[in-house]
Amino acid sequence: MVAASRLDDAHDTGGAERVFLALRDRVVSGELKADDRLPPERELALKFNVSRPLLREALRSLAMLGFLEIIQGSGAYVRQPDIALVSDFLTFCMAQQPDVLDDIIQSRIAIECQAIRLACEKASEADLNRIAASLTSLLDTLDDPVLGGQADYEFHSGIVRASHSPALTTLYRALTPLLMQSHVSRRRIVPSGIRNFLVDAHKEVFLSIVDRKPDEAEKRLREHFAIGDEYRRKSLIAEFSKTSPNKQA
Amino acid sequence: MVAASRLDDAHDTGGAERVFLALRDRVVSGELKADDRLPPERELALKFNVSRPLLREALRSLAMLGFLEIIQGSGAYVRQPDIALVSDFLTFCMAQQPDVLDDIIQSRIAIECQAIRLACEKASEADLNRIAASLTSLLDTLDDPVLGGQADYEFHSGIVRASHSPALTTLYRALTPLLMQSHVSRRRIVPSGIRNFLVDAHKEVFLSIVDRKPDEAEKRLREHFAIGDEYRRKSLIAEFSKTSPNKQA
DNA sequence: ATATTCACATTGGTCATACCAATTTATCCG
DNA sequence: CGGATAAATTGGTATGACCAATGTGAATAT
Repeated sequence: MVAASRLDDAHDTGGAERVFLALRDRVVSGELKADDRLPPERELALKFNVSRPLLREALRSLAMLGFLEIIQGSGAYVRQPDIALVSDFLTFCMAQQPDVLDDIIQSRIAIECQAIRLACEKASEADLNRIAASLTSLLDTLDDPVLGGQADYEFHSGIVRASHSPALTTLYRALTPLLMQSHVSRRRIVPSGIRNFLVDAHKEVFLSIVDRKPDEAEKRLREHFAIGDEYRRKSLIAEFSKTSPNKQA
Repeated sequence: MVAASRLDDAHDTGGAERVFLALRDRVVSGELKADDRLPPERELALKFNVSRPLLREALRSLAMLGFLEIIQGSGAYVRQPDIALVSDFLTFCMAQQPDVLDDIIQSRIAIECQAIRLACEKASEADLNRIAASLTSLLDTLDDPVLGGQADYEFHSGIVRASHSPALTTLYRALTPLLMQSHVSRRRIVPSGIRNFLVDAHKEVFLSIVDRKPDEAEKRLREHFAIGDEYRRKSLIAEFSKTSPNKQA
């Protein structure tokens, strides 16, 4: 699984890596299920013909990847890695490239636009109720940037959830931390002029889902994103021309 | 970064984990850049006040995550983790859920449909040439399932690349292995009747990009996917009714 | 008989040391 | 000056010991 490209080959890797791969494969193959307890270190070391320090290097590595939880005095237990790990890693990989933070929104648009189409087909009554609820709390928290942002997130993630696509949902969850990070820099109080406009946009998007009209839903969602983008530009320009009226001009 | 949720806290974690976090943070903060060489293990162990085995647990863990490459006799070198790791991990996380393989295509559609819109805005001449080239080789390799599949992949990844969106590109690369895996089961010789139809679909998609028409491009791309999906269903049904004519009926 | 407590066994956590293997570096010889 | 060889450097592995947290069961008190 991990580092498969480098490690999967029959390359006679070192002892620790051999153990690491063996145990990892037992996990991915399902031979070792969640909450299973591994044999004691000393025993495992014998079984793999390695010393205990070496075995521990392997165990610790698996633990760092989230495959294991090691509890002193008790044992090593198989765990299912959390998506958060993928998130963190993705965050790091993307952070290596410049200007990704402004670009990450594209991934969000991509996922949500596909999700909303599926949602039009598959959304259950419960899904719709959930989205409607977030719409209500969106209305109630217009003045609170924190709660408002949360309501906004719940609305959008509700759409993704309503797609009933595990892949899209997983991806979205993996991206959420990055999105949050990119939002921090630009979240501010919504001007009263824009407010109702924003709420209406959400409402329209929601109604399109209720009406089961994929094309319309995606179109409205795209407009919603575009407007947000435009608003962001304007406020940026406004701020710029305020702080430096005629610099370099 | 990794396992941040569990580890970031000031929790007095064990020695190995302490070293792991310290070194990891030096990497993510940029203090340790790629290709930097770490001090010898014995030296580091002293600096962190841990024994060498413990230090090695930390180093090995970092190596497994791709942050380090350890070369016997030479030293430990800082490396930038490859997206492939994210891929592998994502693969595992998704594999835990049932029926993801059939669902992963939704992520692909999501990314490509957004990418093609951006491509309509941003595609350079070089991008278009590259896509055109893959279109040509697609035409030349219609009879070869392997080469044909490769040409197909190059066409689609060419679109993503033409979006000039690092986020979408990174995500697409992360998903590629999973997509490959899900394709294996359904890739087969394209029937001669469908062939020209398939090529024409690619051509139309391409031309929409050349014409810089996002809506049209996305629409055609969606149709392309839908047709592929329909074809897949039909061949599945055909095969089923062949192998078990009237079972359970 | 049950609940509490305490001692012992189990198991992970850490350390120190020694030696092997691969690489790198310095040295020596041609 | 350059290549070959030896020495130093550095990671790879093993052994054994001891500490700390946990789990278990027996002894005890209620």
